[in-house]
Amino acid sequence: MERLPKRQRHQQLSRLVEENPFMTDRELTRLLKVSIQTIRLDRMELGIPELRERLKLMAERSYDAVRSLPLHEVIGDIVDLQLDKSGISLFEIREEHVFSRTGIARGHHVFAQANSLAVAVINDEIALTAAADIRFVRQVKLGEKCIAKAYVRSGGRSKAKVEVFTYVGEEMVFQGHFIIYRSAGEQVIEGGDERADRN
Amino acid sequence: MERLPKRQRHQQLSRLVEENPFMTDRELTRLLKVSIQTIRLDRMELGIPELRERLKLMAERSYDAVRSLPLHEVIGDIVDLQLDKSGISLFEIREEHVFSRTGIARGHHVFAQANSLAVAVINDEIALTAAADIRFVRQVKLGEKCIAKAYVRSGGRSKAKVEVFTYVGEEMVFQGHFIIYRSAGEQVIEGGDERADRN
DNA sequence: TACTGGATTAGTACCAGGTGATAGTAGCAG
DNA sequence: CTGCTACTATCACCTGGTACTAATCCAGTA
Repeated sequence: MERLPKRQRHQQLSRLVEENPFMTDRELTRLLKVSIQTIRLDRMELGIPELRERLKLMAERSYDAVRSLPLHEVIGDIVDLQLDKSGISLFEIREEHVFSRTGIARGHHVFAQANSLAVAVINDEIALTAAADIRFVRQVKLGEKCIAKAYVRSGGRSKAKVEVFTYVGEEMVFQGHFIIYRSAGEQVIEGGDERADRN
Repeated sequence: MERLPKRQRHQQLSRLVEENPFMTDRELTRLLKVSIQTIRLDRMELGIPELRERLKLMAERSYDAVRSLPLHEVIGDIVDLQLDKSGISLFEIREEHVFSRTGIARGHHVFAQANSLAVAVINDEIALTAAADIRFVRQVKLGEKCIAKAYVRSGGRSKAKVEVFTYVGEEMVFQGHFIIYRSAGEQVIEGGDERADRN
């Protein structure tokens, strides 16, 4: 008896289901050339739920994702905000923010937190990022909690300078100088990001 | 006979299913106090598919989203790449990238495209953004296609300077100067974003 | 009054895509 | 020969439906 085929089949089965979670057991029998019972035993051993459960799980995950999307409007949770003065936001680096191979956060997420905060701290209907000068001081890794602090340095009528420093614990990981256009300055010609609601 | 209840029931049914797509017909009978046949006739009339079809649809949508996530590793499609010299990427502004109220792209998406490209153009195992100086020249709106062009300006052993210009048609919408750390320079101490695979 | 017709309910047959249990077969090892 | 693992087969049953037929209620109307 070939001992290998079983493990190989298990690997293949896992791979197939991962690649295409919409496959029924019957379709798998055709691909793996074993009986439907074997497929089911294999799924048991591997802890792979039945088609409907898989679809339900996916649906639930995407449903949760959709429901938590409002958080996406402002990246990070704003915990303190003194309009036109300063603000603080928290942002935890999760799976979806890191480069999977190394667990290092992708730069634009760190930037996004700072950018969102810089825009939020400006007391205007519409605020847009015009320019930024940023520095990634050190890597941020999976699971680390980023604390961004923003300070409004000068507030002209049409533009404001905002400095943002992001820390993990005591350590500074990012710093940025943002120039934010505000709607008070009549037409807004330039921009990248808008004001988000404060709630 | 109460004519209203039917229309009311249809409205309620639509609302209930929209709010919680995971409800079975049986659960709906309890809430709407009608027989299961009525629920099914109502679903027919309203064109609401059965539970499993709803879940399958949701799963498919989220699966498509997940499958386009590898694109998430590099934001934008890289259409041309000359390592250590230049690169071009395309990125279309879609619903999920804009501020819903105004249809203006959120800055960090435009930044992310440029950042991804700046990192991709560097010919190294690991490349991380160390610093950036960026300017949002004008707003980018829903549906616009951003063409980012990156040029490597100077390539020291441990860092490289990359300039990125993003256009919509002929018009420049973004420009950025990036300093990218490369792994050749021994330990990588700083960083924001990693190299993504080129495929 | 009886008749018509929409809304509702009831019941049946059938389906996909399974679970769970039980039994049987093939092939080799001790 | 016995025991073990791997695999297959079969059957009953489950959920959440579809598709169809038939009965019932109840109102308006000829």
